[in-house]
Amino acid sequence: MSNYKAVSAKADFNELEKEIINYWKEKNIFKKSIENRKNCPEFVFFEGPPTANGRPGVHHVLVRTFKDLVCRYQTMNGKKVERNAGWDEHGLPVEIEVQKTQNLKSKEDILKLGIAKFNELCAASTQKYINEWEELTERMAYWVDFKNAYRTSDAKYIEKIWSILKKFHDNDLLYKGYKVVPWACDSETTVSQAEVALGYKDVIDETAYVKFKLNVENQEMYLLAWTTTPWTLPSNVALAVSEHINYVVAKNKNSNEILIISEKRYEKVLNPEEYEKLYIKTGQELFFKEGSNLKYYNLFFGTEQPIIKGKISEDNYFIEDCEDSGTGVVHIAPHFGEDDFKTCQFNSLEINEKCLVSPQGIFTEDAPDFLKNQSLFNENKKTKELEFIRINKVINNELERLGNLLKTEKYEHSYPHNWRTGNPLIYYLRPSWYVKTQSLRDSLIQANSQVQWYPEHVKEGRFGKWLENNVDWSISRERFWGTPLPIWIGEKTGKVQVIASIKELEKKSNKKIIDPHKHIIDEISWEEDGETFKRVGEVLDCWFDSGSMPCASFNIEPENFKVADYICEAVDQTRGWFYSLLAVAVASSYNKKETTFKAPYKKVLCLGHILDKDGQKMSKSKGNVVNPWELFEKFGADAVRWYLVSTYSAGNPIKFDVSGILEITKRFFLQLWNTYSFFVLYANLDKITTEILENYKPNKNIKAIDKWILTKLDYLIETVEKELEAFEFSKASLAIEKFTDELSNIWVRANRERFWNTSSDNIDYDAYYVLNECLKTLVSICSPIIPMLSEVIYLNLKYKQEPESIHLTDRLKRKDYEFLIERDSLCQAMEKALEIINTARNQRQKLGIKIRQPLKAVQIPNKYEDLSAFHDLIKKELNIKEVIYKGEEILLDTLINDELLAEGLSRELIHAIQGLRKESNFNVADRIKLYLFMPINKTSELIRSQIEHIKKETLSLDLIETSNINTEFKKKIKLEGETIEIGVEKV
RNA sequence: GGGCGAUUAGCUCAGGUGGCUAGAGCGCAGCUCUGAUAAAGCUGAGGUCACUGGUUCGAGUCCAGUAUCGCCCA
Repeated sequence: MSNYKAVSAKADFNELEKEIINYWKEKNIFKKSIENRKNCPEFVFFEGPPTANGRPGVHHVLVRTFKDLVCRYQTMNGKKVERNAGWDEHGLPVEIEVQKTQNLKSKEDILKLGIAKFNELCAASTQKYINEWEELTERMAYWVDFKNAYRTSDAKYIEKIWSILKKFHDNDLLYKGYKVVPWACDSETTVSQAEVALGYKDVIDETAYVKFKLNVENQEMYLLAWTTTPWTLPSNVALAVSEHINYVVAKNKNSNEILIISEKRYEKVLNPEEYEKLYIKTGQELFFKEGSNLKYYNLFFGTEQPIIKGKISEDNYFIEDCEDSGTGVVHIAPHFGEDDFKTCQFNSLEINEKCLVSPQGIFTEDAPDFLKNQSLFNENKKTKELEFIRINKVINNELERLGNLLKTEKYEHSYPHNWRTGNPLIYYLRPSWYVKTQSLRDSLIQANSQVQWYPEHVKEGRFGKWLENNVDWSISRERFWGTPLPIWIGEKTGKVQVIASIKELEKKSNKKIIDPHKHIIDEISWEEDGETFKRVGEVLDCWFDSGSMPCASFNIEPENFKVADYICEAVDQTRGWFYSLLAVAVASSYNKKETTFKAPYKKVLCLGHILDKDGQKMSKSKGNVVNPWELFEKFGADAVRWYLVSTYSAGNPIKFDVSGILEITKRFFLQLWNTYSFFVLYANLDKITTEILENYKPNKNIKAIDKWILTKLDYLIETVEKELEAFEFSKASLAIEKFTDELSNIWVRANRERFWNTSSDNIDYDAYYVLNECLKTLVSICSPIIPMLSEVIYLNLKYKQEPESIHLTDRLKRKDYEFLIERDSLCQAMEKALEIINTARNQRQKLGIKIRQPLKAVQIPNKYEDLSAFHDLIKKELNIKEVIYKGEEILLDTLINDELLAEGLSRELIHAIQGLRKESNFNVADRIKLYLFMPINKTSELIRSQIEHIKKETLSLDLIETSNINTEFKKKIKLEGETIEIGVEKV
């Protein structure tokens, strides 16, 4: 009976892995790996919740590999590592998915369907792909607890977010403001930035040069502005200019009209035959001189309006003095432009709540009479798409009539359109709720200063810069499927109440609430102090949902949020989850007293994105998307994991090349596997058991080469620990590969014969001990990276009382062999020995003397000191009898006498017989009958002198010399020019 | 338009605080070997370290600028 389970030389990694996954499931290993560490220090990990609205791809395998490996590593280091899965269920991506499947073109369509029904569909939609995610996660061996997954749409989760918002409100961090957003009038909805980018079209608009009359007495003086959107002119509230540009003041030669325009544009816009320059002044002198009260009159209402600096912050002028377009004077309509709005804010201009254009794109009752109830759009007869041409004409005509139009001009430019309908978007001021993150900037930066980022430059670079330029966080969305803002407003006084829990809401409203989503909550109102409180309509930015998980997913109070020891996502999360986590946490612990802040994470690993092998983005349309399942079936998931880890390059994109995985398989996996199967094969033949090895103490005078490989193993343990701690993943994996190569290619190769014993009383236990140690340690070290293959090997090699899974063990530590004191000199000596072997082999090759031909001696220079510990190795590898210290260089004694020739010939013959055994599919231990036919001459005589040796080496019990070999397996070989025929037969 | 990062052999990547005659693996070519496993060994070819300037006795490494790619922001 054999102790070890027989191992197939050909490994089907896909099958092996699937078996292990089932084994884990049956034995509940993941759960045990945490329970095992019940009273151990915790290592906190947060799973960033994916939005499950699509199939998972290789980029998810990437991130999940690095999440998993660190968690497994820490578990083996004695930490308790709880890992709950999470799902980001709210948000626009989900709504869009549902809109697509239900063919809902606009908000109106959604309202027709009903928010309740729509939300139900959204909730169902996120479930659709969760199964696929779970399958992939399980197959790639990412251990994460799905049963206790947190879901951002859970009532409990939502409630916790409410308590966070309540806290913000109490600490005066929440306010209602305005935001200019890309707006689709046709579907009455905001359009996300990504969608805006999809819909740019080149259009030709009729632009206008407009004269704004200044309040200068007795002079007909005008500021000249240029606009591509004349329809925004009725909403004009200010003109912006630059302090730094030069302006020309020019007079019409035929009238009293005086115009002001930037110097660079003067000649391009005004006809020099018509106008004459009066003088040139800077914007500062002209508009912002002390005591100046320069204003202008609104075009349609006649009110006096201010001239302001075209800045959105102290150092950000957006007015460019270019020669291509404009006039150096910018018309400001804060309801229809982000810069316009911000400029007004910077210049402390109040913004009129009333907008002249409705969300549907219709001029309101407040608009000038000639525009009332007119639409912004007319339909293009050819394309059936909307455009601004008609309304711009209407306005330009009116300006002409009023004498404020200098001229119009056709202008081709790229303008955003609704990518679904093709109709133009407008930029539109909408109310929005904000968190005052800008005022928390220093606190955010301070909290970030304690975070360890990988790669390091993200801290001060990408993320640090993002924090420095941080503005208030607009957290509301005018959508349906999300965490409803828990804000109720008094109808009369505008008093704001933020509700912290469902219970509180039930108490206020006297209604039972089970699902706190929009379609339910919107109906909740109550009377208090003589007025009705109604909820604001908006839902929450879903980044706020996921950013709240350090408290919401653990159901703890906002200020007590959990701090992760480690999180890992791709770099794009700097402005996503990494930011929302930090912002929510810092704002949660903010109160008037607090002066120091902590981030909800200590170490962040930022991974680059996966590109295809040519560095192109993977996309369906390019057809270069890699399907992880195909890879798993072909190579196994561990090979993919190892590939990703070994090509890891801090923060940089990974060019994903499938042939790289094949290379991994060849270079590392097969080498490891075959070393392992070699061990099992011979251990079983020699009746070696785990009990024997567990209790075996190696010989004090253990061979030098054994000391050497154990020393290398010692270095390896040290290196891998150091590199993994430093998140130098590729360095760790390369060190492991290097060791495996040395183990297989040097140690096993040089020690093969020690495993081949012809009787049970000369078993080399040291050899088994060493190989067993190396393999067990190797898989222990590898197991965080390739958890399945490691497990396969572990389970076969494990000692009786060792745990039922490698993932329930402690990582193997360095052993205290005495010889490790001199580990450096040992390795140096081995290197010298290898150098000698290489050089001498090279000589053999050049001289055409095969390795199989024994030679008398090799000369080694005296300066190589005493390599006596490695003489055996050198002799064996070079097939020589003696090592001599002499002379200055490495030199082989190439004289071959009859004795050496006989040995050489016998080795050739043995080699041929062994080959035949293998071709015949004999087992290595099978005893055989050997048939031989040789002509009678010197060669055969020499061979005959070695016959006993030949029989022994080939496990031949009988040797029959005959000219008539008729065994099933036979072949002819040539030795020294003579043809020899051999045949083998199992006994 | 702004920010961050990358650019080193055909490919994938190493190259703390400047000392390099620039490395590894794969691939390629030649030879050897085949009881070494989707093999192994030896030898070799391959690089103005993206480009242009600068600092320095000395730059792949530091500084400035340019180009290309990626990500983020506007």
